[in-house]
Amino acid sequence: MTAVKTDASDIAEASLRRTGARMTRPRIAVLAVLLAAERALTHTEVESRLPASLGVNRVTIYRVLEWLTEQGLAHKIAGDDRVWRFNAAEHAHRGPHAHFQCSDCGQVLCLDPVTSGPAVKLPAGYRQQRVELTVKGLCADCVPVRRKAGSHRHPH
Amino acid sequence: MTAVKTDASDIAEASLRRTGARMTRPRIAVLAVLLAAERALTHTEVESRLPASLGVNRVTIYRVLEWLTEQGLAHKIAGDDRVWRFNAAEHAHRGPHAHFQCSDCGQVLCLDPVTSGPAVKLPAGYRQQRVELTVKGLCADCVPVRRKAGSHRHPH
DNA sequence: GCCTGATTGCAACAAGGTTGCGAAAAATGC
DNA sequence: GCATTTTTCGCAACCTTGTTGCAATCAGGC
Ligand SMILES: [Mn+2]
Ligand SMILES: [Mn+2]
Ligand SMILES: [Zn+2]
Ligand SMILES: [Zn+2]
Repeated sequence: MTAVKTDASDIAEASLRRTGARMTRPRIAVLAVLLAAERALTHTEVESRLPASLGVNRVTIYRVLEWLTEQGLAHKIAGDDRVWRFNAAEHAHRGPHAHFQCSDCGQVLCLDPVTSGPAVKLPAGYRQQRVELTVKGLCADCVPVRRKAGSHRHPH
Repeated sequence: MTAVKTDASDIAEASLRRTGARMTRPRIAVLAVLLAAERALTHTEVESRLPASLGVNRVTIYRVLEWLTEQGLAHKIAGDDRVWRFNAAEHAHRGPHAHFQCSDCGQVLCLDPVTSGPAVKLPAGYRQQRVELTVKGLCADCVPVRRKAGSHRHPH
């Protein structure tokens, strides 16, 4: 009797209800996709993970992602490939935290909250708001195999 | 008899000669623009600061900027407005250093070399290459004026 | 069930950047 | 200076990511 595939959908619905705003099919579905994801997703990735049966328009996905971000239910990350990536805010990633981006496949991951950013000095008159820390490197899939013939996939 | 406006051009030519590659008008001009700039410039900004008399094509500017970056004569910075900004590498900014981006006007500045990034832990199998540190905030032009009627320009 | 404003779908647009290819311009050797 | 070789440039067309205006639809309150 217990739902099994609605796992993420249920959490999504609950979170949405808490905002007091309208609960719509696209919102639930998009948030569920983000919640089920193990890493930050681009708009295109969200689109392709969305049940095709829903037929959600791509513009709607853009709008929902933006809206989720405003509501604090998601946060978006700018990689250096000029593509936004979105993450559900649930994952305990409320406060400021660092990000990792693979310089080969572009994949983005939230890292653990950073203890203390090194102080940087700004020119006079400038005001600091927050510090973003991004680690660039190779993800497990993109690190070249060492000696054993391995499972090096290239998810471009 | 001493040249006066060629300041940046001369340095540009010298740097280019050192690469051993071809010295072309667009390369000299674009690098001179970067050298004369007080901050990182977008492609469009470079284009508008280039002597119109040269009639350099915008595609060429893209290609030259990319090439300068490969040669180590410039470096490019990804802001969160999905626009590349370029800086001449001369400015003593050889090593790793932090960047500032104004969250209002988008302006990007190179900051001083950072002493020591806080160590972040990556998942198993991930390899770290470098750490990027970006300070977000308001530049002097975008900080709201306090009490004296001031010179608050908005260079959007 | 009906009303009303919030949301969605569609089509058209925009910015930033890339690609293919023939023409023009550097370097090089004479 | 001139021809030769190779790189670079200009142009037009294209692509990706994201935005906007507006009419049609839907969620929530009654
Ligand atoms: Mn994150
Ligand atoms: Mn810099
Ligand atoms: Zn990777
Ligand atoms: Zn500013």
